[in-house]
Amino acid sequence: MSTTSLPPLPTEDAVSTQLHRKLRDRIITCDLAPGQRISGAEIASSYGLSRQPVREAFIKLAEENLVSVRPQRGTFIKRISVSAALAARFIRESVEADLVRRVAEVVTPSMITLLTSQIEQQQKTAAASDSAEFMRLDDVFHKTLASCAQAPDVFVCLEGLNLPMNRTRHISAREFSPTKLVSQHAAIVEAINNSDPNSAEQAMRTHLREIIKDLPQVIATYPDYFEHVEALEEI
Amino acid sequence: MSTTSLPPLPTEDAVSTQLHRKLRDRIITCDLAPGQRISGAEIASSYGLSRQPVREAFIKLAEENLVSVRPQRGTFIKRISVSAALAARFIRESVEADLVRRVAEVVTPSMITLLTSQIEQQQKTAAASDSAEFMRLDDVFHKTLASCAQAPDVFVCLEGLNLPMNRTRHISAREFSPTKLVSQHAAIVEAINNSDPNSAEQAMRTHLREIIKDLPQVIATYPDYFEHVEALEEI
DNA sequence: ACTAACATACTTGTATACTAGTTTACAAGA
DNA sequence: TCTTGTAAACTAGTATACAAGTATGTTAGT
Repeated sequence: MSTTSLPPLPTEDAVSTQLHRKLRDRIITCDLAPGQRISGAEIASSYGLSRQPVREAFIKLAEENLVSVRPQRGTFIKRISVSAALAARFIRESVEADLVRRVAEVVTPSMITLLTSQIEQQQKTAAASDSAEFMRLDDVFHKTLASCAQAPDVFVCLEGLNLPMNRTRHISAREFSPTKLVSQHAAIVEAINNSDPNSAEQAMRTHLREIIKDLPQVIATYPDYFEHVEALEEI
Repeated sequence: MSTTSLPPLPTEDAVSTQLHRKLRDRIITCDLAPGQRISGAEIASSYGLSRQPVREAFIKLAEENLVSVRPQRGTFIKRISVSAALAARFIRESVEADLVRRVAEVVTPSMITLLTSQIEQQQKTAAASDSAEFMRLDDVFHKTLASCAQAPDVFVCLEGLNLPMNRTRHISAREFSPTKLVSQHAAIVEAINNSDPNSAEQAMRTHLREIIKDLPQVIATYPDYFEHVEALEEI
């Protein structure tokens, strides 16, 4: 067998990798604000590192379109691209519509049990207004659907694309209650339970279009977190 | 207006960025073979650079899943992940099915003129067996469809995902004639011209499933270019 | 002949020094 | 007051040196 089947060695990731993850989280949660300038030297000293690993973390962030490093100018947190967020949403709608059709065609009782219990958890979390935890549960839900469609890799592939969408979700989570989303999830599961691909697809598309409805208000509230706000008309 | 509307300054990219592009091309075209080990120091000296920009290019390639750098071991060209290629194909099918439906709904004569002329070019290139040029024209065709659907960003977003697929396409281009693909393109355009979304969608799905048919033979011919060949059964 | 220990030549990761360019502040002059 | 020139303090890009770990070839011992 390949080495991947062996127990994981106690290797710790390189500090540049660890730093990359930390900074990414801070950007996605808008702890580091879009447009803000970040100094490599400053971060290096605050984390007790040299400039080199910080620089490498910046390169990775730039590759993910989360920062833009401008030679001899500085490194800046990228503003959220509305068009990229909308494109990612469009892709998710197309893909998950197909996925959920599949699920409705191959559904088993154990899937319904799992999905239903997840929705119950979502209800509790929504009632408790724990937005960060709700986002996690939301991701789990959609990932579970992909697994039920026997295409778990598809969701993994999309994770990189979701970055701009997730940044807006983090902002919008402070503004909107997720209760509506939970009931939309329930509608999807019900259609699946009825083995009704058409209804399931429609429920999923409706669900993923919800994001568009919230977006204008989010942009209006935090206009300088977004770039090319004129693209708003495309919606 | 913002600075982006000004003509681009004659700034040359950093050498690490240039090197990244060159190496990526060499990997995608399998000039650098999957599984092969590449020495940072060797590449540095052959390109007349220090190790640092080479290292940064490696980091970017690793971020694209094209190489894996293993500390104290070396840096290796990643074998093509069959599951990632299949996932990317699935995503493309879902997304482009939706896109082409849209196009069929909003089609104008000028779109048909453009698409038809592109297909003529494809026929010529296919007849000339210029596989690299055909791949370029194929990309242009699909990108044009996205533009006609008024969603050009969607295609841009998918470019990163297509890397594993494109690597297999480069290999398979040596084995298979693209004539069948051209006729499939023609079928798509005809359905669009008839303003028939259902037929257009079906023609697109058929077209993008063609890749799956070729894949087993490609893997059988170059088995050590791929990883986890057992996933082949998933097809 | 075979095994085990060791020395050497690699590898990547990190730290530091230096180059070139930009921004900023400020002072000199109109 | 406004403009302009300049110097200093930043920035990122690159080169180099070193640290730590791995692979490999050689040698000593059995």
